[in-house]
Amino acid sequence: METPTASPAAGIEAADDAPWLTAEEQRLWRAHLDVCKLLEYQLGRELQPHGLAMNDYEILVVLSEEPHRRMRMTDLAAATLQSKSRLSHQITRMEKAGLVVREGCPGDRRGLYAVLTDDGWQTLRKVAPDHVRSVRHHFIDRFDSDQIAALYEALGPVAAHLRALRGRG
Amino acid sequence: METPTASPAAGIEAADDAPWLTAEEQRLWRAHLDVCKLLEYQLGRELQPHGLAMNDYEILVVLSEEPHRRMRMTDLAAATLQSKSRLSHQITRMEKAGLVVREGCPGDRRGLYAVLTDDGWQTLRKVAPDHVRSVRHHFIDRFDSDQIAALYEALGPVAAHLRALRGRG
DNA sequence: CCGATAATGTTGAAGTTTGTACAAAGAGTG
DNA sequence: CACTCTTTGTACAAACTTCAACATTATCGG
Repeated sequence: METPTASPAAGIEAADDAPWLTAEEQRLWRAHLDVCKLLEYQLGRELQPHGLAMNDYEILVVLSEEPHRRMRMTDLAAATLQSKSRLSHQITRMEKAGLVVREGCPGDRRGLYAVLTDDGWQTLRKVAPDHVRSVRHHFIDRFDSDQIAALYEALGPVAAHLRALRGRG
Repeated sequence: METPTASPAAGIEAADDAPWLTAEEQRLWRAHLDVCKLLEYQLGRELQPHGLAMNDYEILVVLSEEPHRRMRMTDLAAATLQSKSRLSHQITRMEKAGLVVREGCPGDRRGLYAVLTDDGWQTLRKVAPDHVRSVRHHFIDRFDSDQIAALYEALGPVAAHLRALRGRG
């Protein structure tokens, strides 16, 4: 039922500079992997009745928080940690669904904005409360406030480290 | 640079039973999402030179830990949290790559074992130290031992909760 | 101003994942 | 035993992601 991934597996030798994970380390690592996969699965599942996938939802949120509910494709790709190519396809699909539109960019004739449509906004408005309920029920509300602080203190720097790596590569 | 997903976004009302995330809750939630995405990206990237994807690696590990380096398809799908369909495709690819083979199941003529080949075992042997180094460098070694304990105490139950949900649906 | 270089996005093909339907074999029941 | 119900794994088609190539426009140096 667990999800191994960096295991000793009797018969294989670790590198000198990177010993196998201890039992405690390993169970944490596996818990993290499981939570990642399962949470995405579950949240996606609960979003499905609304006809949205996690990717769609994330984009709606990001756009909704921007000044004019719009963002340059490249920035949106960066904000959502996707490749430009993937985002382009994604936006094409969402455009077909009427959630966003592409609009040319005044100052830069190469650029495009992805813009939230009214329909997109209404959809978000309708879906957000349910999604927040999911996030609370399956994640946030399972921690007390000390844990919330401790988790952020631990995970925040990891996220920052990885974000920095991604930039260059 | 962050990855919103359950945000208030001025102008949308929360449900009565599920208020918006507080600032602390939200930054944790976003950190978690970012770590999930970025870590998978980075680990996958560092696995690439070995010609493996995370999925491949995970399957090698799971099989390597089994008594005869084999597991029934259904069990393997459950262990790796994939659909049976997806696993079937995955094993087909890995079989082509020579990492595993399918073997019939003596007691149950419907069943098949996915079996680690010698090549698969050697590959794991070669790749594992590097992967563990990655996991340490980008995740485990960024916490002190108190944090490791605290994180597991927090995440373990969440994983258990989500696993239980998955079973039924 | 021109030419080289870089940035913005898209495209199309190939590869992966998902969802549903299906064939084959076991299990339980009268 | 026959009948139904369940379990196992695959196969196909549709949806999604990745990768590399490309067209277009901006930017920088002489």
